[in-house]
Formats: sequence, C-alpha cells, structure tokens
Amino acid sequence: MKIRVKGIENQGASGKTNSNERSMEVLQSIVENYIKNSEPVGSRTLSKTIGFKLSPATIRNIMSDLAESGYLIQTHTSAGRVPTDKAYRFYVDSISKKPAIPEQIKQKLSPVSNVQGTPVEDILSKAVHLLAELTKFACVVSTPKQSVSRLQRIELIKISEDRILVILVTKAGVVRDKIIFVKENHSQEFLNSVTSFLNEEFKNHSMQEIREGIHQSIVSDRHRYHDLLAHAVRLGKKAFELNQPGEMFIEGQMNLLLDSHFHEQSSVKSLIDAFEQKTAIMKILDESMKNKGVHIHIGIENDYEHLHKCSLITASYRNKQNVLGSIGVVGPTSMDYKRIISTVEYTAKMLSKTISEQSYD
Amino acid sequence: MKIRVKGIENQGASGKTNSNERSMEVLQSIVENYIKNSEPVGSRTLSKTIGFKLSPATIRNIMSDLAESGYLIQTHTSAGRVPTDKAYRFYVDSISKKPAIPEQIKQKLSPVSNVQGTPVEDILSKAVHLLAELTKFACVVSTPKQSVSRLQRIELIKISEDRILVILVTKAGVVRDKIIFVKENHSQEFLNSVTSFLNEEFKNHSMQEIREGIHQSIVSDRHRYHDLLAHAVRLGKKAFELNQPGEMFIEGQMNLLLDSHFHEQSSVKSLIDAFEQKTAIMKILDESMKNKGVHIHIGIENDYEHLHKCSLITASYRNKQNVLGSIGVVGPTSMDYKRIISTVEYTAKMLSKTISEQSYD
DNA sequence: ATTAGCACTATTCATTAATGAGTGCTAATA
DNA sequence: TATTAGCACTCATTAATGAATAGTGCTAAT
Repeated sequence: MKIRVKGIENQGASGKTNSNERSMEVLQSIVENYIKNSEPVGSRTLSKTIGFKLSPATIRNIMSDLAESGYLIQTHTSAGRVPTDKAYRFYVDSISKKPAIPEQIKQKLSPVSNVQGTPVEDILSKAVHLLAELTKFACVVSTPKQSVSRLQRIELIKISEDRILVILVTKAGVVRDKIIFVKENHSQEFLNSVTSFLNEEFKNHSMQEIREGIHQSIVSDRHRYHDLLAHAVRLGKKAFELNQPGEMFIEGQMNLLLDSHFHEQSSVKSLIDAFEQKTAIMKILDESMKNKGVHIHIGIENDYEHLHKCSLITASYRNKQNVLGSIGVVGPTSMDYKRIISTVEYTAKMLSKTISEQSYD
Repeated sequence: MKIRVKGIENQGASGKTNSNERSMEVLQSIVENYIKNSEPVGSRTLSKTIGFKLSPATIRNIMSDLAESGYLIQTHTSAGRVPTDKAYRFYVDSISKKPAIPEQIKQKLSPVSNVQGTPVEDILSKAVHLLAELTKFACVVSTPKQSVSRLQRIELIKISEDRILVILVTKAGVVRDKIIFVKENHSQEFLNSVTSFLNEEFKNHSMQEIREGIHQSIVSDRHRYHDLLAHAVRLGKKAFELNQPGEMFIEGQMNLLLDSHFHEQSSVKSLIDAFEQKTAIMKILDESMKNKGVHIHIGIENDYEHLHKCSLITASYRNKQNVLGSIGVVGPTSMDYKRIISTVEYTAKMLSKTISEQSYD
C-alpha cells in the first residue's frame, strides 16, 4: 500500500503544510457542498466548485485520504462521499469570520425587542417562534432558572380558608405563582406581616440561598417562641419549595419532519422520543448556560442517543446580573452552520437585551 | 339504467326499510373496516366480516348504490371502496351506545386529578399531554377564557418607580400577571388602597363586565374630583385591558406526521400551516364552548381548508360556574371515532372535576 | 331479490436491462 | 515527485416488461 501524505491530521509527519492546507480546503468544500445540496459529493463536482484548480483525479486521492482519516464516508462503492460528524466538527472549528447578520433576519427578529410589560415567558415564546421560522428547524428555549435568579418580591394572598396564593417575582422579571395549602386559617393581615418579613429578609437573595436560609432557620429553631416568625418561616419554606423542574418551550418540531434528512421512519421516531423526553435537550441547554458564546453539539457528540442524528446550536441569554437560560436550534447534522450559528447568536443577544431592560436591577 | 333502492337516503321512496337498514349496516361495516386497516375495503372482505350473511355480489350492489349516493369512493377501478366524509358523518351520527372507558385509559388519565395547588395551566398541559399519548394524535386545549371568568382577586405590586405588577386571580384559579407602566410614582400604600377599592368594586364580576364597568366609570366621570378613585379607575383600566388573545397548548403534533394518512408532502404542509396559524383551531375550540357535549368536525366540514383532511373531536371543560375552555383531538378523518370520542369526553370530564375542586367558588 | 360466474381493469411486485455517476488503479506526463 | 488522463469496474437508479392479484360490473341462473 502506498503511503500518502494524510493532510490535516498527520501534518507533523509530512511537514508539508501545503498539502495539509489543500486537504482542509477540499474538506470545507465538501462540507459546504453537502450542506447545500444534501447529496453525496463526487470528485468531478468538487473540481468544478473549487474552480478547476485541481483535477478530479487529484481530488479523488485527497478524498480517499480524508475518508481513511474518518472525515468522509461512502454510502456505497460508486457514490460520492458524505461528511462525517468529525468533518462537521472540523468545519465549524475552522469557521473564522462570522457572516454579518442579514438585514432580513434582523428585521424578522425585531418583534422580540418590541415589548412593553410583556411577561418574560411571552418574550421567550415569541423569540423561539421567530427563530424556528427563520431557521426552519426545531427550536427550544429554557425559562429562567429559578435557583439562580434573585428575589424581587414575594406576595402571599389569601384565596380561601385553607389556600394561599404565593407570587414570586424575580429580578429577571419572571413571575411564578403557586397555591399552597395550609391548616391554619390565617387572616390576610397576618399574611401581610409574613410577607413583609419575608421580603425584608430575603429580597435580593437567590432562590437557592433562600431555600438554604429557610432550612437553617428551621434547624436553628431560633423562631420557636415567636409565633409570627415561626409561621413565616414555615410558610416561606412551602412557598420557596422548588416544584417545577425547569420548563422549556419548543417550536417548529414539525419543520424537522419535513427535512429530507429525517425521512426514515426510525429517525422520526427518535426525534419524537427526544422531544417527548425533554430532559436530554434540557440538559444541553443547562450545560450551555455555564459558558459564554455559542455552543455546538454535533450528532454523535450528544450523549443522548436519540439525538445522534441532530446537531444542536445553543446560546445562553442573560440580564445584567445573571445568565438566565438558553435558546437553541435542533436540526440535522448537515445544517448550514454559519447561518444558524449567527442567527442563534443574534437571537440570544436580542433576548438578553430585551430582558435586561425589563429586569428590576 | 336500472333503478335500485338506494337505502339510507331515499328510504321514503321505496318504503322497504329492510333494505335501508341493510345498507346502513354495510356502510358501518365499511367504515369500521377502513378505520381499522386503512385500506380500501372490497366486497369479499366485507362479506366475511359481516358473517357471510350476504354474498359479495349483493354487497357489490349495495356498495355501488352507496357510492352513487356519495358515501363511498373508489381510488381506481379495481380497488375496494373508501368512505367519504359523508360516510364518517353518517357513522358518528349513528353511534348509539358509547363504549365504556377502558380501565387502562382511566388509569393513564388519573394524574390529571392528582394535583394539589398546581396552577391551572399545568393541569391543562398535563391533560393535553396525556390525551396525546393515549390517542396518538395531536391534541389541543384552550386556556380558560379571560372574559367569562370572574374576578377572585386583583393585586397591584410596585416593582419599580414606573412599573406596577398586576396580578389577576380568577375564580377558575387562573393567575394572570402583567406589568403596567405608569408616569406617576405611586407608593405601595397608595396601591394598596387602590387594590382594596378594585377588589371591593369588582370581585365576582366577569372580566367582561369589569372592562365595561370601568369604561362607564370613566365616561360618567363621577370620580373626577376624587383623586384616589380617579387613579384607581385609570390603573384598573390598564390592568384589565385584555392583552392576550387566548392561548392554547398543543401536544403530539408529531404523532400526526407518523400517521400514514398524512404521508403525502402536501398534507404535511397543510398540517404545519394549520398548527402554525393557530387561529383556525382556536376558533373551533371556542365554538365548542357554546354547547354541551362532544363536538365533531369531520374533514370537509371544517371551514379552514388546511384542516379538510382532519377530523377534530372537542369537548368543553368547566368549573361549577362557567364553561372555561375546551380540549380536543386533531386526527385523520379515518380515526377510531368511538374510542377517541369517549376518550376526549372522559378527559374533559376529569379536567372539569379537577378544576372545579381548585376553583374558588 | 339474491347469487354465481366470467370478462375486464388496474395495482403491485419481481425481473431485467440500460443508464450514469463515481471510484480506484495504472500508466503517462510535467 | 506530484499531477493527471484513461479505463475498467461497481452500484444505484430508472424504465420497461410480465405475472399475479384483488377487485369490480354485468349477465344469467336460482
């Protein structure tokens, strides 16, 4: 077997970066070509798109090497080649300059910032809807995490003899309500004092801290002989109990099923499962909150098996104070990464801007 | 051309109800057969399923008549026959005894009633999710109409200098929040008095009435010289302004795309459009609130063209006082009507029960 | 009024052959 | 030594063919 310069990978061995650069260029071309046409790309076509700088035969050699290194596969002997996830990874990593956001996209997304007094949920829902429309894929957004967001205000409203409506307003502008059941029939006046106490004690603290704080209060038992505070703490404990596992909005699932890449029965089932079982996607969104910028998960890189044929592009959104959640796109691994990445990035930016303006900091 | 007794339609002319009944039975069999197998049904098969009481030849004659009357169509000359929307309409109208709800379905739906202090939205979302799982079709539910539901409580909370958080709690247990922007910097104490005023004035009134009432107050101008009331009315007007067009939750859209009846590209596009353009479905849900019981819209009967290949089964849910919204299934016209109808009916019943228990009446 | 029988029709399925896109290898070339 | 032209080969796709099949419609017999 002849030993050829492999390009990209073992450049160290050959020393000829020229050949390496060429391989890279070819690979990029292949990826872009496949993204555009969704068809295996052959040496002849490639020679054309590259501008006849190389003959099909030369390209065949390069492609053969790339296939050997795991960047390309053939669906069958006489077919062109298709990029692997490894190729997509290489491709996105090699994207240097981001394309400018087309004016059209900016315009489409402008409704996101055009909101006065709209609940955060509605803003998110609007944003994810528009993103789905723009990308023609499925889009998801996670609602602001309760635990990190800090308390702006708590309100206790007596609803009936044994029911109290708890309203939590966070600094991010998210309003959460829930009803707690109590044995004692507290008067509204009493609830008002409890409210004052809780507000004074916990305003500007994160939900996480509050939960811990209240727990400590109970453990330390320092309120045992003070009726009001004892009740306040007990009510507070109930009020701040985390009951929602973190929500997420999904839009445009059906776009995916129109996509030719998911036409096989099995892929469709996988997708349905993935969206049914929200946890996997939720996890990726959560992960995305930890670091800045756009996150890209390509096919096999996803832990969740049902997402192996998808790529996820996510970006977190925030207010002035905290990272709140993230928004993202779920599409085929052969998506137009450049376009999608910049669209997601821009959407997240707009979202951050809008929500920051609405935040109470 | 031979004139034969047409059965079903022109029974008056022939006088022989026997033949008519037979036609009905055959048609029912055809519909059930097609629902079950999604394949054109032929005379031979039918003779079997009917228990050989009639020979294929006889059945052919009957089928020919039914086809002429518009109950059946042939996809091509040598194919069996397929029921038309008219046939489905006849079929559902002729359903006499509803099947008992299988224990399995009851069990699946039990989580709907197993909710303490859960926001109504979450109950609805749970219900529609389970319904989608049970029926394997797309399911929708409309959130309680704001206009008909009556006020349990309003709360104004000062959020920042120029922002007030308005919380509306309805008797149905729905909590709505929105932020209003004001020019004056009201103190919380002042807001409390306004709150008291609004609560006293408007508790137990429907939102509709309140909006009208406030409008009158402004027109009559009787509060002109009373600063507090003037402000209260002005704030109230803002607070009660209807800003959401009525929401709806959708689940299981993807189920539809798995369904063989929607495999053609065009149908899929239609469906996506229908769900994108929520208004059409919303309208049907709204319609369904006007009358009791289960509502059935079969294919062509739907005003919205994109729903011509679907049937919708809807039922309203309510609390003790009012009809609040409705829940329904969107599936192919060849759905198993008996099963779906009773499932939707049961789900709506459970929903009503649960929400009634949570209501504040 | 019902049914058996038969001619007729259209789909479906498997087989075959032609076409074409694309590769891999070898030998010629710059 | 790297590149390229040329050629044999492979495999998917397509169209055409024919057999098998499921179903109808009509007529004549029961």
